[in-house]
Amino acid sequence: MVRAANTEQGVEAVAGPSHHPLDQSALKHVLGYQISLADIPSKKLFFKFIGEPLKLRPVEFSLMVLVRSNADVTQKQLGQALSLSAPNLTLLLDKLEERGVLARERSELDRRVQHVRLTPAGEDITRRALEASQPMEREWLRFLSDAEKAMLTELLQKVAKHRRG
Amino acid sequence: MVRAANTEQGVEAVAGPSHHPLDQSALKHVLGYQISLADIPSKKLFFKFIGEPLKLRPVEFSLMVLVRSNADVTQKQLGQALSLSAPNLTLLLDKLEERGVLARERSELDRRVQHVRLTPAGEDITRRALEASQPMEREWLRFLSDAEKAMLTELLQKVAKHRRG
DNA sequence: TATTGTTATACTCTATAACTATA
DNA sequence: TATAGTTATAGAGTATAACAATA
Repeated sequence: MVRAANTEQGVEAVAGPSHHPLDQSALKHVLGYQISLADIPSKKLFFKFIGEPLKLRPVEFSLMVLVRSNADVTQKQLGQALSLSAPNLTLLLDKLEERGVLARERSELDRRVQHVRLTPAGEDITRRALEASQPMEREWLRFLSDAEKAMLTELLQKVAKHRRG
Repeated sequence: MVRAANTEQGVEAVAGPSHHPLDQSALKHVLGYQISLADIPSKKLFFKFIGEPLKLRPVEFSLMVLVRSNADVTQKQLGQALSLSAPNLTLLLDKLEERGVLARERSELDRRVQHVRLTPAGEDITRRALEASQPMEREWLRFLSDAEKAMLTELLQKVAKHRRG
Protein backbone atom coordinates (compact mmCIF):
# COMPACT_ATOMS: atom_id res chain seq x y z
CA MET A 1 0.00 0.00 0.00
CA VAL A 2 1.47 3.30 -1.09
CA ARG A 3 0.95 5.87 1.61
CA ALA A 4 1.80 9.51 1.01
CA ALA A 5 3.87 10.88 3.83
CA ASN A 6 2.35 14.34 4.04
CA THR A 7 0.89 15.61 7.26
CA GLU A 8 -2.20 17.76 7.58
CA GLN A 9 0.02 20.77 8.03
CA GLY A 10 2.10 19.89 5.04
CA VAL A 11 -0.88 19.73 2.73
CA GLU A 12 -2.31 22.97 3.98
CA ALA A 13 0.89 24.96 3.85
CA VAL A 14 0.40 26.38 0.40
CA ALA A 15 1.24 30.00 1.07
CA GLY A 16 4.82 31.08 0.60
CA PRO A 17 7.40 30.91 3.32
CA SER A 18 7.07 33.52 6.05
CA HIS A 19 3.32 33.56 5.51
CA HIS A 20 0.60 32.09 7.63
CA PRO A 21 -0.38 28.86 5.86
CA LEU A 22 -3.82 28.86 4.31
CA ASP A 23 -6.45 26.40 5.43
CA GLN A 24 -7.57 24.58 2.34
CA SER A 25 -9.16 21.62 4.08
CA ALA A 26 -12.54 22.40 2.49
CA LEU A 27 -11.02 21.66 -0.94
CA LYS A 28 -8.93 18.73 0.15
CA HIS A 29 -11.30 16.11 -1.17
CA VAL A 30 -12.29 18.02 -4.28
CA LEU A 31 -10.43 15.99 -6.85
CA GLY A 32 -10.71 18.63 -9.58
CA TYR A 33 -9.01 21.16 -7.33
CA GLN A 34 -6.11 18.80 -6.72
CA ILE A 35 -5.78 18.10 -10.44
CA SER A 36 -5.64 21.82 -11.18
CA LEU A 37 -2.99 22.40 -8.54
CA ALA A 38 -0.93 19.45 -9.72
CA ASP A 39 -1.08 20.84 -13.23
CA ILE A 40 0.95 23.88 -12.13
CA PRO A 41 4.28 22.19 -11.27
CA SER A 42 3.65 19.78 -14.12
CA LYS A 43 3.54 22.60 -16.66
CA LYS A 44 6.55 24.18 -15.02
CA LEU A 45 8.54 20.98 -15.53
CA PHE A 46 7.35 20.78 -19.10
CA PHE A 47 8.52 24.27 -19.99
CA LYS A 48 11.87 23.74 -18.34
CA PHE A 49 12.68 20.47 -20.08
CA ILE A 50 10.78 20.67 -23.37
CA GLY A 51 8.80 23.86 -23.88
CA GLU A 52 11.56 26.43 -23.68
CA PRO A 53 14.43 24.50 -25.26
CA LEU A 54 12.34 23.22 -28.17
CA LYS A 55 9.79 26.05 -28.40
CA LEU A 56 6.80 23.76 -27.99
CA ARG A 57 3.59 24.30 -26.09
CA PRO A 58 2.23 21.31 -24.19
CA VAL A 59 -0.56 20.73 -26.70
CA GLU A 60 1.90 21.01 -29.58
CA PHE A 61 4.13 18.41 -27.99
CA SER A 62 1.18 16.05 -27.58
CA LEU A 63 0.10 16.60 -31.16
CA MET A 64 3.56 15.95 -32.56
CA VAL A 65 4.01 12.76 -30.56
CA LEU A 66 0.59 11.45 -31.52
CA VAL A 67 1.25 12.23 -35.19
CA ARG A 68 4.57 10.49 -34.98
CA SER A 69 3.08 7.36 -33.44
CA ASN A 70 0.10 7.19 -35.75
CA ALA A 71 0.67 7.01 -39.47
CA ASP A 72 -2.03 8.68 -41.53
CA VAL A 73 -3.79 10.07 -38.48
CA THR A 74 -6.62 12.44 -39.35
CA GLN A 75 -7.47 15.77 -37.79
CA LYS A 76 -10.71 14.33 -36.52
CA GLN A 77 -8.81 11.69 -34.59
CA LEU A 78 -6.35 14.18 -33.15
CA GLY A 79 -9.13 16.52 -32.10
CA GLN A 80 -10.96 13.77 -30.28
CA ALA A 81 -7.86 12.40 -28.61
CA LEU A 82 -6.96 15.78 -27.15
CA SER A 83 -10.46 17.28 -26.87
CA LEU A 84 -9.65 20.09 -29.29
CA SER A 85 -12.32 21.79 -31.36
CA ALA A 86 -11.95 21.63 -35.12
CA PRO A 87 -11.21 25.36 -35.55
CA ASN A 88 -8.73 25.35 -32.70
CA LEU A 89 -6.96 22.31 -34.15
CA THR A 90 -6.86 23.87 -37.60
CA LEU A 91 -5.08 26.94 -36.21
CA LEU A 92 -2.66 24.81 -34.21
CA LEU A 93 -1.77 22.70 -37.24
CA ASP A 94 -1.50 25.81 -39.42
CA LYS A 95 1.15 27.15 -37.10
CA LEU A 96 3.07 23.87 -36.96
CA GLU A 97 2.84 23.51 -40.72
CA GLU A 98 4.14 27.06 -41.30
CA ARG A 99 6.97 26.19 -38.99
CA GLY A 100 7.76 23.29 -41.23
CA VAL A 101 7.44 20.50 -38.68
CA LEU A 102 4.36 18.80 -40.08
CA ALA A 103 2.37 18.50 -43.29
CA ARG A 104 -1.20 17.76 -44.29
CA GLU A 105 -2.25 15.56 -47.16
CA ARG A 106 -5.74 14.97 -48.54
CA SER A 107 -6.91 11.40 -48.29
CA GLU A 108 -7.25 9.64 -51.63
CA LEU A 109 -10.17 7.59 -50.36
CA ASP A 110 -12.15 10.46 -48.85
CA ARG A 111 -11.21 13.87 -50.17
CA ARG A 112 -12.68 15.59 -47.12
CA VAL A 113 -10.13 14.00 -44.81
CA GLN A 114 -6.70 15.45 -44.07
CA HIS A 115 -3.91 13.11 -43.06
CA VAL A 116 -1.24 14.63 -40.86
CA ARG A 117 2.40 13.56 -40.86
CA LEU A 118 5.70 14.88 -39.55
CA THR A 119 8.32 16.41 -41.81
CA PRO A 120 11.96 15.39 -41.26
CA ALA A 121 12.37 18.55 -39.17
CA GLY A 122 9.29 17.51 -37.21
CA GLU A 123 10.65 14.02 -36.71
CA ASP A 124 13.81 15.53 -35.36
CA ILE A 125 12.18 17.90 -32.90
CA THR A 126 9.75 15.24 -31.71
CA ARG A 127 12.51 12.74 -31.13
CA ARG A 128 14.41 15.33 -29.14
CA ALA A 129 11.29 16.22 -27.17
CA LEU A 130 10.74 12.59 -26.24
CA GLU A 131 14.36 12.31 -25.22
CA ALA A 132 13.96 15.39 -23.03
CA SER A 133 10.86 13.86 -21.48
CA GLN A 134 13.02 11.23 -19.83
CA PRO A 135 14.92 13.54 -17.46
CA MET A 136 11.66 15.44 -17.01
CA GLU A 137 9.96 12.30 -15.76
CA ARG A 138 12.89 11.54 -13.50
CA GLU A 139 12.43 15.00 -11.97
CA TRP A 140 9.07 13.88 -10.57
CA LEU A 141 10.93 11.30 -8.54
CA ARG A 142 12.32 14.08 -6.40
CA PHE A 143 9.01 14.15 -4.57
CA LEU A 144 7.29 10.95 -5.68
CA SER A 145 8.59 7.43 -5.34
CA ASP A 146 8.77 5.19 -8.37
CA ALA A 147 5.76 3.25 -7.15
CA GLU A 148 3.82 6.43 -6.41
CA LYS A 149 4.50 7.84 -9.85
CA ALA A 150 3.40 4.60 -11.50
CA MET A 151 0.29 4.52 -9.38
CA LEU A 152 -0.55 8.14 -10.12
CA THR A 153 -0.10 7.60 -13.84
CA GLU A 154 -2.31 4.56 -13.76
CA LEU A 155 -5.09 6.28 -11.83
CA LEU A 156 -5.01 9.32 -14.12
CA GLN A 157 -5.21 7.07 -17.17
CA LYS A 158 -8.25 5.47 -15.67
CA VAL A 159 -9.85 8.88 -15.24
CA ALA A 160 -8.97 10.06 -18.74
CA LYS A 161 -10.20 6.82 -20.26
CA HIS A 162 -13.70 7.46 -19.04
CA ARG A 163 -14.13 10.92 -20.44
CA ARG A 164 -17.23 10.66 -22.57
CA GLY A 165 -20.23 12.96 -22.72
CA MET B 1 -2.74 -2.65 -3.47
CA VAL B 2 -5.00 -0.70 -5.74
CA ARG B 3 -4.69 -1.93 -9.28
CA ALA B 4 -6.36 -0.14 -12.17
CA ALA B 5 -8.24 -2.57 -14.32
CA ASN B 6 -7.59 -1.03 -17.71
CA THR B 7 -5.96 -2.99 -20.47
CA GLU B 8 -3.41 -1.66 -22.90
CA GLN B 9 -6.08 -1.38 -25.51
CA GLY B 10 -8.41 0.37 -23.15
CA VAL B 11 -5.90 3.07 -22.36
CA GLU B 12 -5.10 3.68 -25.97
CA ALA B 13 -8.65 3.82 -27.19
CA VAL B 14 -9.04 7.57 -26.98
CA ALA B 15 -10.58 8.24 -30.37
CA GLY B 16 -14.33 8.26 -30.61
CA PRO B 17 -16.38 5.19 -31.26
CA SER B 18 -16.24 3.87 -34.81
CA HIS B 19 -12.73 5.28 -35.15
CA HIS B 20 -9.46 3.46 -35.19
CA PRO B 21 -8.03 3.94 -31.70
CA LEU B 22 -4.94 6.11 -31.51
CA ASP B 23 -1.67 4.75 -30.22
CA GLN B 24 -0.64 6.99 -27.40
CA SER B 25 1.84 4.64 -25.78
CA ALA B 26 4.66 7.14 -26.26
CA LEU B 27 2.87 9.51 -23.88
CA LYS B 28 1.71 6.89 -21.45
CA HIS B 29 4.40 7.55 -18.90
CA VAL B 30 4.44 11.31 -19.35
CA LEU B 31 2.75 12.33 -16.14
CA GLY B 32 1.99 15.86 -17.29
CA TYR B 33 0.11 14.51 -20.27
CA GLN B 34 -2.05 12.34 -18.05
CA ILE B 35 -2.73 15.25 -15.73
CA SER B 36 -3.84 17.40 -18.68
CA LEU B 37 -6.14 14.68 -19.97
CA ALA B 38 -7.61 14.04 -16.54
CA ASP B 39 -8.31 17.75 -16.24
CA ILE B 40 -10.81 17.53 -19.11
CA PRO B 41 -13.49 15.32 -17.51
CA SER B 42 -12.74 17.02 -14.21
CA LYS B 43 -13.66 20.43 -15.59
CA LYS B 44 -16.69 18.92 -17.27
CA LEU B 45 -17.93 17.62 -13.94
CA PHE B 46 -17.26 20.97 -12.34
CA PHE B 47 -19.33 22.90 -14.86
CA LYS B 48 -22.18 20.44 -14.62
CA PHE B 49 -22.46 20.48 -10.84
CA ILE B 50 -21.15 23.90 -9.84
CA GLY B 51 -20.07 26.12 -12.73
CA GLU B 52 -23.30 26.35 -14.68
CA PRO B 53 -25.83 26.30 -11.84
CA LEU B 54 -23.94 28.85 -9.74
CA LYS B 55 -22.19 30.78 -12.50
CA LEU B 56 -18.72 30.17 -11.11
CA ARG B 57 -15.49 29.44 -12.90
CA PRO B 58 -13.19 26.87 -11.30
CA VAL B 59 -10.75 29.51 -10.10
CA GLU B 60 -13.60 31.60 -8.70
CA PHE B 61 -14.90 28.63 -6.78
CA SER B 62 -11.46 27.98 -5.31
CA LEU B 63 -11.06 31.63 -4.37
CA MET B 64 -14.44 31.81 -2.66
CA VAL B 65 -13.83 28.64 -0.66
CA LEU B 66 -10.37 29.76 0.43
CA VAL B 67 -11.71 33.16 1.44
CA ARG B 68 -14.46 31.50 3.40
CA SER B 69 -12.08 29.22 5.25
CA ASN B 70 -9.51 31.89 5.98
CA ALA B 71 -10.55 34.98 7.86
CA ASP B 72 -8.64 38.11 6.87
CA VAL B 73 -6.84 36.37 4.05
CA THR B 74 -4.78 38.74 1.92
CA GLN B 75 -4.53 38.92 -1.85
CA LYS B 76 -0.90 37.95 -1.61
CA GLN B 77 -1.83 34.74 0.16
CA LEU B 78 -4.57 33.90 -2.32
CA GLY B 79 -2.30 34.55 -5.26
CA GLN B 80 0.37 32.26 -3.90
CA ALA B 81 -2.07 29.52 -2.96
CA LEU B 82 -3.49 29.38 -6.47
CA SER B 83 -0.44 30.54 -8.44
CA LEU B 84 -2.22 33.62 -9.73
CA SER B 85 -0.35 36.76 -10.72
CA ALA B 86 -1.21 39.94 -8.85
CA PRO B 87 -2.84 41.66 -11.86
CA ASN B 88 -4.82 38.57 -12.72
CA LEU B 89 -6.02 38.22 -9.15
CA THR B 90 -6.98 41.89 -9.00
CA LEU B 91 -9.20 41.49 -12.04
CA LEU B 92 -10.76 38.29 -10.70
CA LEU B 93 -11.54 39.92 -7.36
CA ASP B 94 -12.85 43.05 -9.10
CA LYS B 95 -15.37 40.92 -10.92
CA LEU B 96 -16.44 39.03 -7.80
CA GLU B 97 -16.67 42.28 -5.85
CA GLU B 98 -18.84 43.92 -8.53
CA ARG B 99 -21.03 40.88 -8.37
CA GLY B 100 -21.43 41.49 -4.68
CA VAL B 101 -20.10 38.19 -3.40
CA LEU B 102 -16.95 39.44 -1.73
CA ALA B 103 -15.42 42.62 -0.35
CA ARG B 104 -11.95 44.02 0.19
CA GLU B 105 -10.81 45.92 3.27
CA ARG B 106 -7.52 47.70 3.87
CA SER B 107 -5.53 46.29 6.75
CA GLU B 108 -5.24 48.63 9.72
CA LEU B 109 -1.78 47.32 10.56
CA ASP B 110 -0.33 47.57 7.08
CA ARG B 111 -2.18 49.92 4.76
CA ARG B 112 -0.76 48.22 1.67
CA VAL B 113 -2.54 44.97 2.42
CA GLN B 114 -6.08 44.15 1.34
CA HIS B 115 -8.07 41.67 3.38
CA VAL B 116 -10.69 39.74 1.45
CA ARG B 117 -13.94 38.46 2.94
CA LEU B 118 -17.24 37.07 1.68
CA THR B 119 -20.44 39.08 1.72
CA PRO B 120 -23.63 37.35 2.93
CA ALA B 121 -24.47 36.68 -0.74
CA GLY B 122 -20.99 35.24 -1.14
CA GLU B 123 -21.40 33.06 1.92
CA ASP B 124 -24.61 31.76 0.46
CA ILE B 125 -23.23 30.92 -2.96
CA THR B 126 -20.10 29.34 -1.49
CA ARG B 127 -22.09 27.18 0.86
CA ARG B 128 -24.24 26.02 -2.03
CA ALA B 129 -21.17 25.35 -4.15
CA LEU B 130 -19.66 23.20 -1.44
CA GLU B 131 -22.92 21.34 -1.11
CA ALA B 132 -22.94 20.74 -4.86
CA SER B 133 -19.37 19.47 -4.66
CA GLN B 134 -20.59 16.43 -2.75
CA PRO B 135 -22.62 14.83 -5.56
CA MET B 136 -19.85 15.97 -7.92
CA GLU B 137 -17.30 13.98 -5.95
CA ARG B 138 -19.61 10.99 -5.86
CA GLU B 139 -19.74 11.15 -9.66
CA TRP B 140 -16.06 10.23 -9.78
CA LEU B 141 -16.94 6.96 -8.13
CA ARG B 142 -18.62 5.88 -11.33
CA PHE B 143 -15.19 5.03 -12.69
CA LEU B 144 -12.95 5.13 -9.63
CA SER B 145 -13.34 3.10 -6.47
CA ASP B 146 -13.41 4.84 -3.12
CA ALA B 147 -9.90 3.67 -2.40
CA GLU B 148 -8.66 4.75 -5.79
CA LYS B 149 -10.14 8.21 -5.42
CA ALA B 150 -8.59 8.61 -1.99
CA MET B 151 -5.25 7.41 -3.33
CA LEU B 152 -5.39 9.74 -6.30
CA THR B 153 -6.25 12.71 -4.11
CA GLU B 154 -3.41 11.92 -1.80
CA LEU B 155 -0.85 11.56 -4.57
CA LEU B 156 -1.96 14.78 -6.23
CA GLN B 157 -1.71 16.62 -2.92
CA LYS B 158 1.80 15.34 -2.61
CA VAL B 159 2.61 16.73 -6.06
CA ALA B 160 0.98 20.10 -5.41
CA LYS B 161 2.69 20.40 -2.07
CA HIS B 162 6.10 20.41 -3.69
CA ARG B 163 5.49 23.14 -6.19
CA ARG B 164 8.23 25.63 -5.50
CA GLY B 165 10.55 27.38 -7.90
C1' DT C 1 14.63 50.37 -1.19
C1' DA C 2 11.19 46.57 -1.00
C1' DT C 3 6.36 45.21 -0.88
C1' DT C 4 1.23 45.19 -1.86
C1' DG C 5 -1.78 45.97 -4.96
C1' DT C 6 -3.59 48.54 -9.25
C1' DT C 7 -3.83 50.14 -14.02
C1' DA C 8 -2.96 49.83 -18.84
C1' DT C 9 -2.02 47.17 -22.66
C1' DA C 10 -0.96 43.68 -25.70
C1' DC C 11 -1.11 38.95 -26.61
C1' DT C 12 -2.70 34.37 -26.81
C1' DC C 13 -6.09 31.07 -26.49
C1' DT C 14 -10.80 29.60 -27.01
C1' DA C 15 -15.65 29.42 -28.58
C1' DT C 16 -19.09 30.22 -32.02
C1' DA C 17 -21.11 30.59 -36.35
C1' DA C 18 -20.95 30.54 -41.17
C1' DC C 19 -18.78 28.52 -44.91
C1' DT C 20 -16.52 25.02 -48.56
C1' DA C 21 -15.86 20.57 -50.25
C1' DT C 22 -16.85 16.26 -50.31
C1' DA C 23 -19.68 12.07 -49.23
C1' DT D 1 -28.47 15.43 -45.56
C1' DA D 2 -24.24 14.59 -42.90
C1' DT D 3 -19.28 14.97 -42.28
C1' DA D 4 -14.23 16.94 -42.43
C1' DG D 5 -12.15 20.76 -42.28
C1' DT D 6 -11.66 25.99 -42.87
C1' DT D 7 -12.40 30.91 -42.20
C1' DA D 8 -13.83 34.90 -39.66
C1' DT D 9 -14.69 37.06 -35.58
C1' DA D 10 -15.52 38.10 -31.02
C1' DG D 11 -14.53 37.09 -26.33
C1' DA D 12 -12.15 35.51 -22.45
C1' DG D 13 -7.91 34.63 -20.06
C1' DT D 14 -2.97 35.68 -19.33
C1' DA D 15 1.41 38.12 -19.16
C1' DT D 16 4.14 42.27 -18.86
C1' DA D 17 5.45 46.64 -17.54
C1' DA D 18 4.67 50.91 -15.40
C1' DC D 19 2.57 52.89 -11.56
C1' DA D 20 0.73 54.43 -6.61
C1' DA D 21 0.76 53.85 -1.90
C1' DT D 22 2.85 52.23 2.04
C1' DA D 23 6.47 50.12 4.75
